[in-house]
Amino acid sequence: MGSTGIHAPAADAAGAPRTREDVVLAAGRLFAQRGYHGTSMRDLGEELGMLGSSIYSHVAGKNELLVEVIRRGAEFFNEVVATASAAGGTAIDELERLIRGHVRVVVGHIDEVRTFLFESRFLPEYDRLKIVEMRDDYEAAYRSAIERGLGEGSIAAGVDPGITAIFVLSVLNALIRWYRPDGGRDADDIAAEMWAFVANGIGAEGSR
Amino acid sequence: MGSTGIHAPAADAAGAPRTREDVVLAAGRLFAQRGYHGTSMRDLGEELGMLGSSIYSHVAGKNELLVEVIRRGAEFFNEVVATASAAGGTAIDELERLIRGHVRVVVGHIDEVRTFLFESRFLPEYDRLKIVEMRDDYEAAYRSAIERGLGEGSIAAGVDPGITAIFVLSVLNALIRWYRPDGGRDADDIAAEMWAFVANGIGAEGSR
DNA sequence: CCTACCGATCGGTAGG
DNA sequence: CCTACCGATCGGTAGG
Repeated sequence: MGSTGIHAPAADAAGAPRTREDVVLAAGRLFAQRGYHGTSMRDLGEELGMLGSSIYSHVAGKNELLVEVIRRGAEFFNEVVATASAAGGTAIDELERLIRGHVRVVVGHIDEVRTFLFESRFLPEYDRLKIVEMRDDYEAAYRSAIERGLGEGSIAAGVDPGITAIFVLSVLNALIRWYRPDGGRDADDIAAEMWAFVANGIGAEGSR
Repeated sequence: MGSTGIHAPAADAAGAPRTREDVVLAAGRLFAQRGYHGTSMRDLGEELGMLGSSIYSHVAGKNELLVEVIRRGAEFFNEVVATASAAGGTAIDELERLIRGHVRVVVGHIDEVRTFLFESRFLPEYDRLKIVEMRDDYEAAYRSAIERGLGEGSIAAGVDPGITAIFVLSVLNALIRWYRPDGGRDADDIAAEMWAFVANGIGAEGSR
């Protein structure tokens, strides 16, 4: 078989050894599909073509993998907020950018997002609290964009920014429940449909 | 200690032995909090004040508990659809009733609903498929109410019933993520706030 | 990355 | 519902 002998390290079809990156990506896939507690290190090894015990040469433990996968998910969302806020424009423009960015993250990094949304409760306390904070900040970005729109008059008076931010994020987050990569809609199509619904929900000017 | 001797069965503070009902309710609590794979039969025994092995005198296995908890969650939602559809009235009335009923189920049976929404993927294949069907029917109830509203002219022309049903259910289902029993809002308050958002989203007549 | 393990815990059973 | 177990699997380690 292999030219390096019986004890050659397992490797992928191209012969390259696995990296920490491979391990984290595979962990994201399995955590998203089977859940953190439903995935064993041996399962993960099988996914990578190696033994479960071999994974420990890439990471310190199973927990570290959960932290790393979720940290990546959180980072994608943080980047969206940073970009959308820095771009300027009206509150309505900002909201549209936030939504489009969010949908792109879900569509482009579904495993990390699924793990982020479903498995964060199994994080060690310290990391779990950081994620809770991050979610609060994320929600606050939506709330403050809505408040700005209220000030501009581009969002209907009487809209409650707090609860409305929650509702908008509800629509966005539920995407992981129904999105299918083969569904024929791309990220920006989905974002446009969501925006049509949300714009009416907040009485955005010119929405109907 | 107990008057029935050293080998008296464990019982609650009132001295009553546990029933199958107690076991299923406790399982719902733990599955909702720690997840199905994060809950051991010994954990569940501790919650009930008995040994893990004693649970097998009430149920055949851990899996049966998952099926039973989720079956109950599904039943609550099915009852809402049956009641809301049978009550007559306009499509708008029906939608309002569906939403109010849904929120009441989440608020009143949060453990079963959480388990239903987060742990269904761990169900045995047969039961999992039944739940998928049930969800499709549930979504169809929203879709057909929206279609009826379109026909009545009480919902804005141009609204897509399929995607809109998904968005409305997104707002409803996300309630399990943010609802806190001590939050000062009761079920009907929450339902009214959701309806205000959704009614605008679908351009319900008189919504703004 | 593999071999060869470890102690702990898992779902579950027999018998009372 | 408890006692006393069972085989299987878990996360993880030492050493190469």
